[in-house]
Amino acid sequence: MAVLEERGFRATAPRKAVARLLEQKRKGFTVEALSEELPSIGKATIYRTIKLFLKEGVVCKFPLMDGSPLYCLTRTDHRHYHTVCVQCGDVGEFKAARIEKVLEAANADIPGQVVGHRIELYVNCEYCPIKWAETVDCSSPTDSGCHGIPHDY
Amino acid sequence: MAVLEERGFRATAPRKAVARLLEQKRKGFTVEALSEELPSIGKATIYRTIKLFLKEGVVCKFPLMDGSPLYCLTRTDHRHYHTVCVQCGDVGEFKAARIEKVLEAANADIPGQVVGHRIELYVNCEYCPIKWAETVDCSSPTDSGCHGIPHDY
DNA sequence: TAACTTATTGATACAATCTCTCACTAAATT
DNA sequence: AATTTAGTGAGAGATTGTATCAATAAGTTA
Repeated sequence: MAVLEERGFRATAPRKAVARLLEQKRKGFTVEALSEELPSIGKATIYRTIKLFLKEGVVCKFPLMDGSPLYCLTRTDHRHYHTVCVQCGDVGEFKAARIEKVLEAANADIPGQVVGHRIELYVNCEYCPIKWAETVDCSSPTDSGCHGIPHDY
Repeated sequence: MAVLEERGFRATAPRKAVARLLEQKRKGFTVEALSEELPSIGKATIYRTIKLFLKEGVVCKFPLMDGSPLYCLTRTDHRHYHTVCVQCGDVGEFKAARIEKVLEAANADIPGQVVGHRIELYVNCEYCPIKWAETVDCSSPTDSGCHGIPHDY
């Protein structure tokens, strides 16, 4: 919230309510879920607030395996990536200096200029029963960037 | 098409029409765009056909920077990743054995088991005027997995 | 080939997710 | 206190699909 005020946004009741709710969340959440937890706040406002929080770096957004968006509270100030449990939605952050090195190298090989990238790891977290046996080096060659995921969508 | 018949799917007129159209496409496309190019085919059928093609590995699906889905014809049999030009939609394939090695290593550090991952590179291709000056190692720390992209959504 | 069985289609309704509009209210400013 | 501007809420609308279901086309069998 303080971050927002510094940047000229108003600390209104809805924004405070959303911020308070987010601080309690360990797991990823959808905007819809927030809206259900804050029924007194208009849905449009929830969407607007999350969009603002995203722009200001308060929350992170990333796609689940099926492409649907999930949000989570930003915990690190530095650049990071996410692991998401495909069962419980638990989100973890990790750094990957090595990956970034590789990407920078790849930049040299790729015609044109790399202006952004996306990396997500989908996991079966340690507290969830194992349901997805596949690992990073498994198979499906076609759904680029989402390997090891059944094509069920 | 042959692939589909081998697997017990029928080579119907709509499917052939979609396949023929796809073969001409170098760039990524949306299902909506296909539907506009094939107005005589019902929209539901286009969606079903693309879904089938995705499942059978004929096309690849991946998210654009803003999360919206893009499809492209699969060109390689092997596992690959995509570069997408953020201006013209041109799609390239690349392999990333080194990245995968790093991810496998990361697997050891991450609690739980990695069951899938997603990697995309967003580029300003060599034929498009440069509009996105930022590169792989630029800044925004929060929209995980989509670094270097302005938060405009 | 006719009859039969099953897959596929198209139209349309529905769903999920998010944005737009606009009158209204709350917050900051003077 | 009056004024200006940001933010809100309700609901319509946009986008991107999926579900339903009667009609049709494709394979299969006799």
